[in-house]
Amino acid sequence: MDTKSLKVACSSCNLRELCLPVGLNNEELGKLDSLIAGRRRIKRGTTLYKTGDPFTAIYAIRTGFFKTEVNTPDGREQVTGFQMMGEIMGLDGIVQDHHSCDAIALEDSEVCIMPFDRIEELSREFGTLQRHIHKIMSREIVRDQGVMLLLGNMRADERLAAFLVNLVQRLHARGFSQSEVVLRMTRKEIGNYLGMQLETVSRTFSKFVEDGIIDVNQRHITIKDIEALRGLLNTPPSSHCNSPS
Amino acid sequence: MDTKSLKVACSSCNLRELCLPVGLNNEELGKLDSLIAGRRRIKRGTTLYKTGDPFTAIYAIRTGFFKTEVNTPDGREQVTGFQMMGEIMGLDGIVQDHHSCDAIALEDSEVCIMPFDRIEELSREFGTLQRHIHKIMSREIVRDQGVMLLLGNMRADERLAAFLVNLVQRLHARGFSQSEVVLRMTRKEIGNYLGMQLETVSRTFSKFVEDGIIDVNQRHITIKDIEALRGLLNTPPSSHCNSPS
DNA sequence: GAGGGGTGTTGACCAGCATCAAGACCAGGC
DNA sequence: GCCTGGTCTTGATGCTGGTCAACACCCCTC
Repeated sequence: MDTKSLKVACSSCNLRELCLPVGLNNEELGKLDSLIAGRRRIKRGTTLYKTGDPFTAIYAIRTGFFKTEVNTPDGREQVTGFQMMGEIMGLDGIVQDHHSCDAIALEDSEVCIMPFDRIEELSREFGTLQRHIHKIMSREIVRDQGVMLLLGNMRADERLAAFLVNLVQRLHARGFSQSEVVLRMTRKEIGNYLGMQLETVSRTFSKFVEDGIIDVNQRHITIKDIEALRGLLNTPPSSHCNSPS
Repeated sequence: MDTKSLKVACSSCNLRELCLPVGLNNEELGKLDSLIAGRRRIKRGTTLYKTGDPFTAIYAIRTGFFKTEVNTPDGREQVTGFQMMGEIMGLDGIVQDHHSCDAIALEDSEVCIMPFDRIEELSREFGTLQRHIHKIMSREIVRDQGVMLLLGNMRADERLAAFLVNLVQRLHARGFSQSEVVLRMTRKEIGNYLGMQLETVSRTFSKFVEDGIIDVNQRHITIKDIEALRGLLNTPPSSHCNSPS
């Protein structure tokens, strides 16, 4: 195994500020490089890990796009999130030493493998890394709270608006356009994530087009009025006795 | 401040196996005691922390019962969980150094205050504690996945059944009855958590009573047929072409 | 015991979304 | 070119659960 020889170095990775702590000196950076056990390519449609797989490492996405989903014995599935480059996957596996969801590539992807033993070891050495890992896990918890709010409280159009705004914001933080998105997932996957049927996703997209908020060309979405999308989120569900703020 | 003098010692706490790592020697146990900065009593209806409060510590529930909820600018709220003794609250605050939800006592309660700086410090010293903290955070992530599944995929009766089964199971793990539950929360709070209206909660309870699955007396619930409840969860939503497993 | 507020139950009605169905569109293989 | 399978759109219809409303119940205070 000489995956390491492929110049797997966080210190020279342009995604570093996304997945690793900032403000390290050179010595620390060097040690950090030893945190990556290698990389792995995942072809579109295949899994990085599956429910029940032994947990050994967490993964940072270098390139590509994933979905995570949980499955029930009776065959239901729920997409719990979509992950893009710089984001971390696999934290679900820590508690039971086995993964509790599937991570599936939505396009050909590459991840950095970070063995969790090694992370804990280095965390004991570097408070910065320790705090960073805690923040990553806490961020996931807060993200999940947001999804619960979405699923528990919002109507179909609000959910889809929230989804689009979130997606565009994360892409923009990675240097992509604020107004152009190419969806990596199907309507069915969006619907599953948002707790609605694919037909409702499609209809809601069409409604947004009618309202001049977006343009849709297959999976290519153009955001024409981001404020209108945001407005859908900040408006109370009932429009009577409203207070325009 | 001499809250510590009140014999705040994990080593002699009968909840220890719930909130702290097992298998420590005496020296480690002694150090662990120093992790608790004191206790705090929370009266029913008041908050342990609120959205925006600076994050300084996480909390282990000694006695009592809490709900956590997120709020939106437009006045919506979503209950994200109910917490009982031995469970940990506050992990949401790590990522932004401020809490991102409210923790509200549903009955007079008492928590152990565990300053997070101190936890990180001791975690660097004890791998056991470090791993334990990671597991607690991971458990929360996995729990949230389950709630997403519930909110995104299940019908009203399935949600309520899942809620009851989960509640009874956690209470049983703490030495309470498997069949008797006294709900600490209102129908409205249950409904908010499960993404349904309080009327629907009430109606679904009534349906369960009709079906002989439970008895309801105000907030006192008697589980008469736990298997029927579990059965509601393992049955696919559509009953045609089903495969009884 | 009367009164009042919070909570819970039940009924009637209806809306939002699921479901079913048909067809359009696109990509890939031969 | 044609065919096939997957994806997406749109329409028709119906059901689950939301909404509104009335009332019962409980606990508390006075």
